[in-house]
Amino acid sequence: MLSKRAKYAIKTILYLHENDQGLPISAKVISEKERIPYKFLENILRELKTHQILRSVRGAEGGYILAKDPNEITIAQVMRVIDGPIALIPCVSERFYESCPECVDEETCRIRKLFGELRNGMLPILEKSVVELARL
Amino acid sequence: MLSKRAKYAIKTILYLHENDQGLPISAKVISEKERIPYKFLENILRELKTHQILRSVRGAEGGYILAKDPNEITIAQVMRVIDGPIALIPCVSERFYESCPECVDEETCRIRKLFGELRNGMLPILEKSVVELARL
DNA sequence: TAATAACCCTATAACTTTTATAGGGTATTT
DNA sequence: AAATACCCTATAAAAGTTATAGGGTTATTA
Repeated sequence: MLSKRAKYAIKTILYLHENDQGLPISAKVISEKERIPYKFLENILRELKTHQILRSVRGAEGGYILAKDPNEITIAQVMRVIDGPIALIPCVSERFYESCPECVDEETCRIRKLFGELRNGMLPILEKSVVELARL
Repeated sequence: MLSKRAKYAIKTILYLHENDQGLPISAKVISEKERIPYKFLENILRELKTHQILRSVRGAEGGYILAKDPNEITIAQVMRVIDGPIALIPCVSERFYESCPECVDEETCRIRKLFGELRNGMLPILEKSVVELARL
């Protein structure tokens, strides 16, 4: 399941993209418009900033803005930052690889093969950019 | 993420299929061979039985056996029984549908569209039968 | 330059889900 | 009748999710 954090994160970048006028948008506005608890949102925003998906502008009239071309920001990136691996088991994850404690031979594990296929099927769908998401 | 319950369940049906000699296999044997905590496994077995994926034979020399043609048992079925929906958000689930509490208009929700596509991409991969899984 | 708006950070609490474990009961075979 | 194995409920330990609290820092603008 997608966590609420991740859902809020996706809503946030989509909102920032669709309301982009070159000016930052405050956490308060995002919180109200997208109905995300303010303090919870702050936490998510910081994480997106740390990973260079957003950048922030401090002071009055400050806020958040996409850190790069929205064509370069994908849903998969956002999900990885917030929830971790796209893959449903860690032994087939590219960026969050972990071996299964009980696994005897990873190369011949059929479950691994199946969920590897699954990951490979999921990825292209989730690699849509914010721009593409906005057009769905 | 796939739960351990679901992983154990998949391992169980794969084990039962590959060691099928027309005789039931005891929970104890499955537990030892697949290294699944016995009491935890019992719980999973009961759930698979309730949903007609396995049937059980009581008494000495009893145990569990696949309830139907292994070509008819899919990984998606097992996952649904144990973990619930395949979809990553409930509003695009076929069998476990739930609306999102905060959603204003489901028809125009882009997140819903994206995760609908994702579900549709995942399903054919997870609809492999136990027989197909064994051959991977 | 003071007030204000907005970001920044750590800790922790409430809640839910996952992962078991305990302890006994019931049915069937040998 | 004893042994084997399934059946069932309750509960606990651990982990993860979803926030909330409370204060600190930075920058703008009146």
